[in-house]
Amino acid sequence: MPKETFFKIADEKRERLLREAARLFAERGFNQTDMAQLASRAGVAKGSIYNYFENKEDLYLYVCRDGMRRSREAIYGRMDPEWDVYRQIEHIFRQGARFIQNHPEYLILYANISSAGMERFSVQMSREVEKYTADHLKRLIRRDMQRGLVRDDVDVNFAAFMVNSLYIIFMTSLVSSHFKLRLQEYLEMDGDFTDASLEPLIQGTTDTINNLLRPV
Amino acid sequence: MPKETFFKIADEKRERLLREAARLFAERGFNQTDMAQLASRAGVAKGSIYNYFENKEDLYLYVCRDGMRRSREAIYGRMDPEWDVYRQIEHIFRQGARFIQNHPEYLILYANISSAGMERFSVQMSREVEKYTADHLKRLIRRDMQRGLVRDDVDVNFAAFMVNSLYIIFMTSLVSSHFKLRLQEYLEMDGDFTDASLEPLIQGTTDTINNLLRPV
DNA sequence: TAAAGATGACTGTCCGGTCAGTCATTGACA
DNA sequence: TGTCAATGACTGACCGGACAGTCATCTTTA
Repeated sequence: MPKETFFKIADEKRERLLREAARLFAERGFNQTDMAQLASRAGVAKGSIYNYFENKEDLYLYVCRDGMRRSREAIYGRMDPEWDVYRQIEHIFRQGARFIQNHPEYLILYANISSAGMERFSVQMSREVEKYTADHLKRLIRRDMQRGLVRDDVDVNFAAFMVNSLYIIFMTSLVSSHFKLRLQEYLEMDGDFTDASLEPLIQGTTDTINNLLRPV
Repeated sequence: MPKETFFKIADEKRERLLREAARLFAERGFNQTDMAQLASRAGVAKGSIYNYFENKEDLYLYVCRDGMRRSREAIYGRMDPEWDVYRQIEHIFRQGARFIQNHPEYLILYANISSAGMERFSVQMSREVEKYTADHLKRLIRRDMQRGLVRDDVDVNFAAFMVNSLYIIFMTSLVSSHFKLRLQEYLEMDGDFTDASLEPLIQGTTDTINNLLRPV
């Protein structure tokens, strides 16, 4: 999607541009991000960006896809497919939280796919973002249901949908001020998230999932 | 929040402005909404809007609050507080879906509170939007746990958080193209939602909640 | 030195907010 | 009942700032 030139420049310059673009797009959203400001933060001239990408929209799409790829690698990377569904879910929650605390910009980019005026992007990205997780989760629940680790009176698709929905809301609560306030309202906590305050949250959520899905 | 004048003009004109503002803000988001276009759709002069509201931001805040109020009335209105938690949840899902199918703009406004660059709005609105539901749901689960209708080995706060999270994702799936695609991915359906295709979705989701929370 | 990359001043467009003036309604008074 | 002044809602041309994308020119590289 970028022009050839983008892959010929110094790695460091390319990384810096991608990093600053992800941060700015996340902070301000697509429309409010100023290409001149991005150029200045990334330490390149505005014109150069247009040597790398056709236009702002192409840059945005590439930055998003790149962010999804990095997130997926960080979160699913070191997971053993033989672990049971509960251990894998806990791993995903924990690795996800850890990664997004360091790179909130990637989750904000994901969240912004569904905001107003972004429909043209969601058509291009939604399926490729969700397909992997959906398939993985459904396969896992089905497998462990056969192994007697998951109640067999729940619908696999609904269960996968529920678990992933909780994951999305949990992750979003780490980065969006609205969902952060909402989480605090429900769980009666305040202040910001630290590594210490995050752990019981992960435990609580995954324990609840475990408790509800495991046969009694 | 509006100026006095706004309440002196003809009811019909006021309603039309609020309706068109909600629709446009929902469709385009705050920043991309053009006041001139809004004025023309609402059948008033641009200058008039500035006789009613201090500025675009005030208008936006009022339109959002008004929308939340209308939604809450439509959804919680005809609910009997004596119903058990499962019946109330089902009622909320069904009334919510019905209302939002007719007025998707209100849910989109809600969803946009958490998109990039809207932090200044979420500080003002998040708590007042979430507080009511959170309190209601927690009280309800606690009450029915005492009555033996809810498993007593789940954490009330986490359970309320889960149920409301599912509700938010469910409702968002009715209006956001990203979440609509995601829902279809998980539940293996396609095409748009009709009243007929919505009903099994409501049943399936609320049944799953019922099944998981009810003592075995 | 030719080709590729870098640059930032410039252009055209868009849009929030203003304001000087218009017009319809109301009510006081003869 | 007719006149006139006061009120305040209504209007849209206009202003100023912001910003995406361009391009003529300069610099680096091979």
